[in-house]
Amino acid sequence: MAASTNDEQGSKHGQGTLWGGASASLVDGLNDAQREAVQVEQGPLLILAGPGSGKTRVVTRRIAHLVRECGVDPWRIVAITFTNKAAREMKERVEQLVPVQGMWISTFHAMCARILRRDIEMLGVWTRDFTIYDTGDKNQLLKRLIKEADYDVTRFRPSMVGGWISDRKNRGVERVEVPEGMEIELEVLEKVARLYEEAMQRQNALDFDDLLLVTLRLFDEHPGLRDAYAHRFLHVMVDEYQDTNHAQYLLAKHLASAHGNLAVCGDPDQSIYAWRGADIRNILDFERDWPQARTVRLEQNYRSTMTILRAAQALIERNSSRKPKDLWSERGEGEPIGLLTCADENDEADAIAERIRAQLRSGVQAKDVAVFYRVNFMQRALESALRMARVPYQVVGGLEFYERREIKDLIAYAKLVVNPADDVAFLRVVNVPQRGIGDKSVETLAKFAKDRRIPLSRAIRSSEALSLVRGRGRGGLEGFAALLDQLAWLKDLDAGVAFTQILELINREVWLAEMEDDQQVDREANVEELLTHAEQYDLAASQAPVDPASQEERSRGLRGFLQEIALVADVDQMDTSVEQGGKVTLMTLHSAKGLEFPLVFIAGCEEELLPHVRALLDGGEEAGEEERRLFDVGVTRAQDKLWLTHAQTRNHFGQFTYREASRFLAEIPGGAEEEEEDTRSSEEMLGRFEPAVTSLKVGDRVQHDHFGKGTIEALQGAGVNARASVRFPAHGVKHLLLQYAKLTKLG
DNA sequence: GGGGATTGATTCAGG
DNA sequence: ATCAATCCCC
Repeated sequence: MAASTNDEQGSKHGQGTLWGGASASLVDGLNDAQREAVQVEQGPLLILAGPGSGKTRVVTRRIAHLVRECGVDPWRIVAITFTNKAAREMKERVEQLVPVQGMWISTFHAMCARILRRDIEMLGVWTRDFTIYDTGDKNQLLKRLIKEADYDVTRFRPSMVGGWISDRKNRGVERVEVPEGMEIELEVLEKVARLYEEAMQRQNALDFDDLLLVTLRLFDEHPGLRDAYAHRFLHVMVDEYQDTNHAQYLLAKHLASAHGNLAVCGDPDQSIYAWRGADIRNILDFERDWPQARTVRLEQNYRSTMTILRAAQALIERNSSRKPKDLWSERGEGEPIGLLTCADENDEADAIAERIRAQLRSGVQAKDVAVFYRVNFMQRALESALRMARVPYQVVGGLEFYERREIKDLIAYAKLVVNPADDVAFLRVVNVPQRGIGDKSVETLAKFAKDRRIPLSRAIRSSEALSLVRGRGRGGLEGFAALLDQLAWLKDLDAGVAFTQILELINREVWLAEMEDDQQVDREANVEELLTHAEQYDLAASQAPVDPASQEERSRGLRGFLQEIALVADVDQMDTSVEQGGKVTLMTLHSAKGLEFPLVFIAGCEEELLPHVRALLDGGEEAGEEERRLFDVGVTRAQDKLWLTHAQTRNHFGQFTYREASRFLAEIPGGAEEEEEDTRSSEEMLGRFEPAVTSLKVGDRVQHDHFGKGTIEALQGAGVNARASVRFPAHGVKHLLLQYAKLTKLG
């Protein structure tokens, strides 16, 4: 397969030299629609951008055009992206076009965090030192609250309660029903939610949803401040608008309220976040909300071959309630879409690894290859197959750096330095390293703090509280209080220095030695990596420009560092280094949005996985369409060649299950080109195989352990691949691998 | 309070 | 299958 044959349109770095050319124009090489989107300066603008239509190119040139041709000061432009990575890329690309700094290009969450760091104290509830809680922190707190309220944590699971709370906040409605299947009374949820909000305020903490909602509250209660931002920013741009939720919709509206210069772009067919409150109506109703809106459609695809594009179109057209669009490409037919039917998840992973290895041998670069999957657990099998095949890879998502125990401990200490009211952080490290403070001592202290509604770090300084604690716990608590006093001094230091001091104060060697296990070396390395991260952050922060409007420097020091890492998403850590061809990328379909690769594999194209059974169960028809959009997003990431794979059996939850091919495979026009699964890999692994039972023929009656009696409708393949389609009266047609399905022939 | 055994949830996607 | 939380005894 040839490397990407895209012209400059499709290439991410294609226009880097533009600024240098004296006669170069920002609309050179653009098609009519793209040029219009770049040049419309005033008023609301809706850019409907199909996959691969050069959307990023249009947005970056539009910003450059505003600065260079319309004389807009860069700091009066705000552009909002979906991930931090997208923000970073956009910033780099704009700076290649116009070498200026000071534009606000970030995610909604990062933008809100920045506004709140400056102005949150106007609300009189939180201080600028507020902590941002991630989902794990939130669950820890909820668990404690649920227990304290005397509910059973096994029945009222923190993650479920947390999900409900988040849902209620995101949808912006007062009353949110208890989802079906959640056996909780509404009153309990509401009570825990109230306790949660109170605790968050006491602990000077905000969760991800709060970042948006508290900013809205700030704008509502202080219209003057809202207007200050609305006047400061002359141009507001929002990317991936189809995935904005209600709060984000309102924020964009506020920011554009003074002038209506709101440019949004997106593609309703790529809306894949309804489950977390994204409202597709935001984009569908844009023209109604802003009657003077101009609409530009980008329909020429510069990314994919016609074969891939046609498949994507045929798929997505099955969805009702969509704006029709007409995508086309000048790229040729290209290669057919490949289909692989595999015996099980390991076979699937091996087959993928083997094809990738063959491509790498013929000159394809690893960075040009990606493997997508619907659910994270599929990562494991793929990873081990790639490792065996010696294919370099990187995983986006999964257990990430900041999830590791030693890193979480250090972050908790840092959070305590900045915000001593953070009880979640306090509880994490109060006995790390061990100070002889057990559950009993903590419980006594927590009760004391709860009765007086004070943070644990205040309670620990009360001699009255300490006198209630018996035994060695008391000495331990005194020691921890003394440590907190020393930590408090680190608050305004650079992040790198602060972490070095923390390590010294907690006695790094003792602390690491306690986590005695086989990962000792990794932990050391992780600590070093965190220190390096922190130092790099300090360096970057010291060079950041002063904001012309507020005359304020960007957040820095330990506080700034904590904010930054609280907001990083998994995709942000993607290694984009290209030296030696880089690495193959593994990621979920959700993470794949906005990216493109010459060679793409989508694994696990099976019913109940893609579409996912849970999506269909809780979301019905609507969610079924979202699953199809998700699959479509995966398909349209591919530039040159697409492989779809599915397994006939899968070990799921330690349970052996038979799988059926995804309905989406049948929706591809002309079908994908089926490649008989190459059995070499399995034979190499398992040794020579004797052919499985082959005495069966079409029409035979057979008995199956699980499905009962059935009739064979078709037979195909041989050896380990021999499989039969069997119709069972109670289960319909099942496609069984004879190697696994112990079929008994009935007289 | 600590360590080993047991139990129970987890696995839909993420800022 | 795997991991975390919980239980139980020292």
